[in-house]
Amino acid sequence: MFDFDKLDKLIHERGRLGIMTLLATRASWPFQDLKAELKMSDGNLVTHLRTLHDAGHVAITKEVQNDRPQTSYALTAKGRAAFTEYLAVLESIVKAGRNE
Amino acid sequence: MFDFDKLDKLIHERGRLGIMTLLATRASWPFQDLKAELKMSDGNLVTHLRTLHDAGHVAITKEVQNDRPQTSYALTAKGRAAFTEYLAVLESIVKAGRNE
DNA sequence: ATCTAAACTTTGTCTTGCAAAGTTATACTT
DNA sequence: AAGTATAACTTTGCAAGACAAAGTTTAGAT
Repeated sequence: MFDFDKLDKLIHERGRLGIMTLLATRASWPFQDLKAELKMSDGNLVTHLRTLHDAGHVAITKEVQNDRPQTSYALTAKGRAAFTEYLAVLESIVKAGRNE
Repeated sequence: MFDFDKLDKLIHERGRLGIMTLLATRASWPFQDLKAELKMSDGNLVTHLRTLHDAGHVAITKEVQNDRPQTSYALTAKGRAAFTEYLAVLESIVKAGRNE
């Protein structure tokens, strides 16, 4: 009936789902903005981002803005594709849950 | 922007999300049917069901069908409400993820 | 009494999230 | 150059939780 294995575990975890959702809404997110929005500790956030990066879902850009180092994160094409697929599963769950 | 804390951890975990989704589609599910559908081990399934039961989300009914003991599970009113709320969060994520 | 299947419990392992503290990197100030 | 400040990252350790496997209990059938 449902293939819950399709619920990509990498994306499904709450912290990373938050990251992926935010990244999907803008072309690029500075680390500090993600941190403020998600209220995660530095270490936790960096680790999740690295996990997503290692999976090829997130691109990392380092530059200097206003005389401060700034690292920004963005979805890769692969990341966007994976997220889109993940969202399709979510949608089918929402529909099923509402008996549609 | 998003309140990811609202993503009820109890429901969000893959195994239990599967259970809740199935329970939402029918009035009642026998243990064996859940097991077949979700392909979980007895122990794992029972544990998740007990967790949901302890949270007041799932009701348990024991009877005998065809000369075999049969335990059936159903959403409680509280469980349905919690799941509905959870689905609303999912839906907002889907929308955000698609830039709607 | 024994068999069988359903349902449940126990046990142990392994993963993973997470925070706290420490480290490195970069740029500014004195 | 030395010190300061902030960003970003790493390390460490712990705690929670998923999960499977094996063992236990229950209840009816033979």
